[in-house]
Amino acid sequence: MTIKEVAQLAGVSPAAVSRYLNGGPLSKEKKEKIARAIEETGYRPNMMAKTMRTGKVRQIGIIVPRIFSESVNQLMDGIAEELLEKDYLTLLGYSDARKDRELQYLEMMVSNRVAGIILMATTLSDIKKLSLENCGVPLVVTGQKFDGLPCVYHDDKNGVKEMTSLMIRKGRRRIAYIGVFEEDKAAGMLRREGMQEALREAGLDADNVPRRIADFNSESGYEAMLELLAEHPDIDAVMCATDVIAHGAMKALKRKGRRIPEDVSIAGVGDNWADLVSEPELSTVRLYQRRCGTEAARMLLRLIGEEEPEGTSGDGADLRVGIRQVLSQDRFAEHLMLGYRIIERGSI
Amino acid sequence: MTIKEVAQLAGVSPAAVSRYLNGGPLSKEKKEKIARAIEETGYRPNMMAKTMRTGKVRQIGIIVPRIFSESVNQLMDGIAEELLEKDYLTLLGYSDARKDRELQYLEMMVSNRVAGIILMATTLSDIKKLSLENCGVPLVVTGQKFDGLPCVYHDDKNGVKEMTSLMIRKGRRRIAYIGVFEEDKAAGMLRREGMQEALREAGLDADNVPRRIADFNSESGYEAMLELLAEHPDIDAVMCATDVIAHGAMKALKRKGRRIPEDVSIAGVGDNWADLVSEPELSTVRLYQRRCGTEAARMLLRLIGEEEPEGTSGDGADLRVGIRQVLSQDRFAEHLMLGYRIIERGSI
DNA sequence: TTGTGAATTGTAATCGTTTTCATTATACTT
DNA sequence: AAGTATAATGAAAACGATTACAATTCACAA
Repeated sequence: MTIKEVAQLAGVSPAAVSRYLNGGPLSKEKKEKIARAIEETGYRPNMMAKTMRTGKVRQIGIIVPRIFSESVNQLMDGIAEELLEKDYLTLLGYSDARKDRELQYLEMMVSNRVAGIILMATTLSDIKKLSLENCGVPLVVTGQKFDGLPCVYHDDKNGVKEMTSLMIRKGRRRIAYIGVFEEDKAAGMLRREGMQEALREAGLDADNVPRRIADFNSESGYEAMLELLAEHPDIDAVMCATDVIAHGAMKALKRKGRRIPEDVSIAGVGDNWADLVSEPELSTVRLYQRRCGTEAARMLLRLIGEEEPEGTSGDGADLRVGIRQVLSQDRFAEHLMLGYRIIERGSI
Repeated sequence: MTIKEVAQLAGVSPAAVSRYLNGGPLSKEKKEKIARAIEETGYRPNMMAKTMRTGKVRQIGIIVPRIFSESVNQLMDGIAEELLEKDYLTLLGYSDARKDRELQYLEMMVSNRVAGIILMATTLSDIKKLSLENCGVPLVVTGQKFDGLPCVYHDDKNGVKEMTSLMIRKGRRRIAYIGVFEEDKAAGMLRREGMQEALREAGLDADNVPRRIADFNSESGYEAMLELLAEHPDIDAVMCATDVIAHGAMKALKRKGRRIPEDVSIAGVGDNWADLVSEPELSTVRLYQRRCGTEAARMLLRLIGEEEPEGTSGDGADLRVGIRQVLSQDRFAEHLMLGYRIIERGSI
């Protein structure tokens, strides 16, 4: 069904039908005839053709490292909410944390002429920088700080640092760490550094911390914990880079007869819903993933040129830290770092 | 950057550039000149224009009731995997289980001329049937059985029935049920019916089961359980429509001093990863959401006309039941019902 | 009756590609 | 050397919409 066929059926010109659809001047009788023809044929305008002619797109792209993850979900949820009533459709890419796929999706989306892209970055290869800066479509990075590009991210380092300090204040000294691969700067490197910084400030040895690298799932945390216990049976606290890992580790601790928190304290990052399921409940560094999504979406909308309705910014009160700075590298790139909150529960 | 500009820069015709991109006959020297021009300008072909001209789309739409849900995630993961190497991009819609939004997204996707749509249905309003059958784009429904449309779904009823029977065999008699809203036929009505059928077959009263309706989150399960306990303190088993609800209920049971499984048995549906986090571990009716996704994707691809590589069907061995029937209503509509597996853990 | 202005309407160009078809250049046969 | 087959090339039409512009209609005033 094309506009031409509808026009023919209604006995008018294609232009008239277009005017009917977009609110141009039109006589009553034609309006009725066209309405009838559309009704009859079930015609729906071809968005691609429209976009092509007008240059206006109502589609944005989202690229995430994985789908099966609570934090990713929260982010997507936040983005979706913000883009919802704006009638934007989202093109989803699923990079599996592989940079080739990240790039592949970026290119496909650029080819599809999306209005903008939100990239939940893990590894931030510099390839990206090269191929993105000049591709023309606005891009917002989330989860990682990236100079020269607008981004929304978390205060990963201080969050973990403060949680570790808390455990130290509670008397823990032989602290272990289960992290993730360091190519993921935010979740890998910065969280590890936060942990080490806390140790250093407390005068503990930060360089020889018993630690392991795990994947983003709980089995992996379980394995890592078993290994750590085998090597260092006297561990009295474990800081984990994510809650999911922490739950696996907790399971391993219990299996090896450790009481939590009497023998060993444990904490994670993220504030997963399952934190309330375990016994004891898992202490965690709460991050604002959902907020991260809405903020990234707003930022992108602003970049695209969609005006933002001046209003209250929603759940802003929940933030501990919240700096917003505008860097000027080659062009303005807004940076927003969200805060965190230490959630102390039974596990420490 | 358009093909015309590239052509001009390379000193050839647009047709030549097109041939370069799509592998038509071309002399070496032109190839080189064009390659250089593309390199220099960073030109990327406009997919929309291409689609417009050729009529071939490599985009499919997915509509899910919510993003923040493990089962939805698994499904999307399955779909993504299947569509991955086929170079399909996915347009994501997020209905929030509201049928107006479901419809809105359907229309937007049809307008965007996607090659096909996978709809994870909850409420299956008949509106859908009307507006979908004639819209021309192939549609696969997942999660719900829908006569006349191709769909992939689970054996919700028998799964819950078998789990309930198991609890009865273990000596439980005063069984309660926490379900979800019945407009969701699969998760609401069918699971409830399965529970009742088990009771009936065991000669128990199936009509006056203590029960509550909860939302798809754990707080809601917690509240429901408290209410049930207040009314029926002697409950000795709880069947829950989802694992997340079950975890909330379990928390409430513990808070009220019930030992699990000595005093009360509890089970859910879905096989959530957090089932291993709780103590005791949660028994569950495992569903094959991921498989559901891959099967739906394959089905859609088949409908679209993308040929399927004849090969092993992957994780098929995991299935208990697996019927595949071809209904012929107005057109062929393949139906695939996936099985389930009873996972018995500490909670019963 | 005729001229004027406003309101409607249609024609045709355009967006960025692909592809048909006719044309030109090249190589090969005899 | 001339004719023919084959390969390489470009001009122009199409895909389905929007929109600038010109054309038409109509009411109304002079």
